[in-house]
Amino acid sequence: MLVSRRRNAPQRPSSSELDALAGHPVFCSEFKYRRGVQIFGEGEAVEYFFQIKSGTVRSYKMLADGRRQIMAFHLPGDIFGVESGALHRFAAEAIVETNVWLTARQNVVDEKHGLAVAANRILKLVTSNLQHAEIHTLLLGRKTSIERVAAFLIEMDLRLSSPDVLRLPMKRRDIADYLGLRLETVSRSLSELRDRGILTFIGQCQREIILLDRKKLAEFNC
Amino acid sequence: MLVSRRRNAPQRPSSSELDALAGHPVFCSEFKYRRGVQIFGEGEAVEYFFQIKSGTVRSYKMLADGRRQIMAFHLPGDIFGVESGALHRFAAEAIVETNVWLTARQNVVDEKHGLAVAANRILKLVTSNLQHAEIHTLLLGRKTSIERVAAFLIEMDLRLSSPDVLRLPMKRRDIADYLGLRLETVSRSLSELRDRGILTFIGQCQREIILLDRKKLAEFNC
DNA sequence: CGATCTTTTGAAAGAGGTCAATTGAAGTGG
DNA sequence: CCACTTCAATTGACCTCTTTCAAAAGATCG
Repeated sequence: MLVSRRRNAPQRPSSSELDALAGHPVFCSEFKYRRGVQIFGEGEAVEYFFQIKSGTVRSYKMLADGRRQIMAFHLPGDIFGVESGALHRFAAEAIVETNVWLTARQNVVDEKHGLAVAANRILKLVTSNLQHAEIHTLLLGRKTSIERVAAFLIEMDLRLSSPDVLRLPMKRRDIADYLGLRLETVSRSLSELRDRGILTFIGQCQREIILLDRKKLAEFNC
Repeated sequence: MLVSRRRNAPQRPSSSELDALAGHPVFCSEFKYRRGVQIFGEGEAVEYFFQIKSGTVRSYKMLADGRRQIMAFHLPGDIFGVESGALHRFAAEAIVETNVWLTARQNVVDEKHGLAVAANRILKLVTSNLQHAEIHTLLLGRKTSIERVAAFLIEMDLRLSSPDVLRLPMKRRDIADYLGLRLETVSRSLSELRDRGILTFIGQCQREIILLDRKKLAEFNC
């Protein structure tokens, strides 16, 4: 009797909300990506739309000299890789071993009628991506390091929908590239939140966090 | 014999690309906003869709303590205020005296059929907003101050489509809030670009810029 | 169990922010 | 139209937050 099966437990064995996106049942495959493997690259043609069955994916852009900005983390249940254009505007990689459902783009967007059939549902998806990007723009442009880390924890707490322990699938470097910081700064901010009694680390690795004081944490989320 | 009439000269006297957005001719009004006046606020209901006839608009989000992040500048020809949801996710203000065409939201989105009719065209618009937000995310997360200012000048050079003089309608404070910097830093970066021979100021105010070396400028645009 | 990767922490450096002064432009009212 | 005030932009000096560099401890993986 899990508290929330919303994201983690699909009701149907081998399909998903990709049907809902298309507006009709579509043929889906499943695929497993090992950790660190690229799923698609920036500028590549959009061939498939994905939904995460288990695991985590990062989508990111890179500058020529290697600076990386992670645009979003995709968690179980999330649909990603959906573009209204023909080319991916960023790359996507599995952070941990990740299982996805995928369906060919043309199953969703009718080549003859353009996006007409699914336009409404794709619009909803693109809109929620835009909303996320706008909130993140505010964070990157105007928040301090500790505010960024607090916002990240609150986002993950919400999206991982785990009642007690926050099990972060990504490493400090990923968090840093998401928040526009360096990994040392992320580590220092987490340590400060720990020292202030807002969170604590459990287990052997430092990726399992208990939020002791969500109220105090939320105060950083101006 | 203007070089580009694309943005500045509508072919029809009192309507605009808002027709194209709706997919059929819609009733448009014209309206004038004085400089500094708010056009709509964050969280307000979406009542109208706008196109800029002349002038410039900033859309922005604010934090509780007054920190502001400008998400975008809207220039003549740009459509803004279009949301697929019912509420504005940010505020919009006229930077200078601004004339707009506007049409009621329900002229474009059919209440009965949802967004169905215009979904495809709104999707294009939302997608291009998302693309802009993503590029800006990379800038805010990973670029230095001079790279940000260079990117801003290149964006304005492109969008203002002015062959020689770049007439910036916004002040340093606006540029700063767009680039995630302070106005003094923007000023210093511009001075450095001037000292490097990449640009020069003309006229009495410092908002008229000539780009002397677009190639060198582009080198900052990694 | 040794090698590699991840994270933390300290010390020093640096980029950008803050504060302040100055200059210049623009708007206002007599 | 001009004095006056206010607003905008630049520049300098100093400060702070974040980055950089380095070391060490801890975790993970063959």
